[in-house]
Amino acid sequence: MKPRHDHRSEDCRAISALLQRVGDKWTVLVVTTLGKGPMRFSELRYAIGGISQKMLTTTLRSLERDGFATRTVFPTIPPRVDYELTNLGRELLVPVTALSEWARANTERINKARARFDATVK
Amino acid sequence: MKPRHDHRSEDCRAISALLQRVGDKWTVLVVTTLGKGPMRFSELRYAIGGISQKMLTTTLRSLERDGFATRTVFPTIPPRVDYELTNLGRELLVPVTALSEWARANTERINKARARFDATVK
DNA sequence: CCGTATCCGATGAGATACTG
DNA sequence: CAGTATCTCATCGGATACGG
Repeated sequence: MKPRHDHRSEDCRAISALLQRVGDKWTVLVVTTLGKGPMRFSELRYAIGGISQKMLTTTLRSLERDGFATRTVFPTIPPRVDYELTNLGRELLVPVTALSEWARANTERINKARARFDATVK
Repeated sequence: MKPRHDHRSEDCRAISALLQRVGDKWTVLVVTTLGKGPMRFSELRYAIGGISQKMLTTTLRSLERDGFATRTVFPTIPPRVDYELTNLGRELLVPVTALSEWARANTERINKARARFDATVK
């Protein structure tokens, strides 16, 4: 039987899941950086700056798992690994970019609201 | 003087921050629910379903702090507290809805990619 | 160069119990 | 009814060290 808080809630949860997925600390940064073109591990690390090796590896694995990026190993010495967005990854970039634009346009308003709130509430 | 479309990682970090902000477990669910109209605490809790009292309070405080929602107390007995989206909150809903649509349209592709990855990598 | 393993502190989130 | 206070457990993310 259908619970009374029905239909929409299901969809919202799926959306929440995606937002949590792309809302972790590094995913957006990595995806937008890869959006400029294929890049190898060390280039990515340098381009992003401040990300640990562990988190870059973890983030890239997740992207690969979800079909947002591909991983190509060149068995040379020293080894070289290239990462590239898939079509799905590039499509993801579209709504994410929309949100980005919103963020850029509105961070100031949010910061002001926070300052106001923090000032009045102790 | 904002001639170019600048993809500095500073901007990306601000975007990451917003995504983490709205990417927590309950924010999107609460905001989209409030998008249907003002609602009191207990209505929200029931409408969402599965959220603990603590997390609903916490989430609503954050929304209030960031200027996405307002909180109105009616000093009756028993007390009644209404929550409502601000203009900023309703504006946020626009890009979030875009991402929602993308999520709905593509969860299947993501799930398939995951299944493939998990099958080959184990 | 790229990736893994381990340890550790910080944060997230649920359960429960209590107050005005 | 709405909110606070603890307690507890899981997960996140950084630092460091090691391996192919």
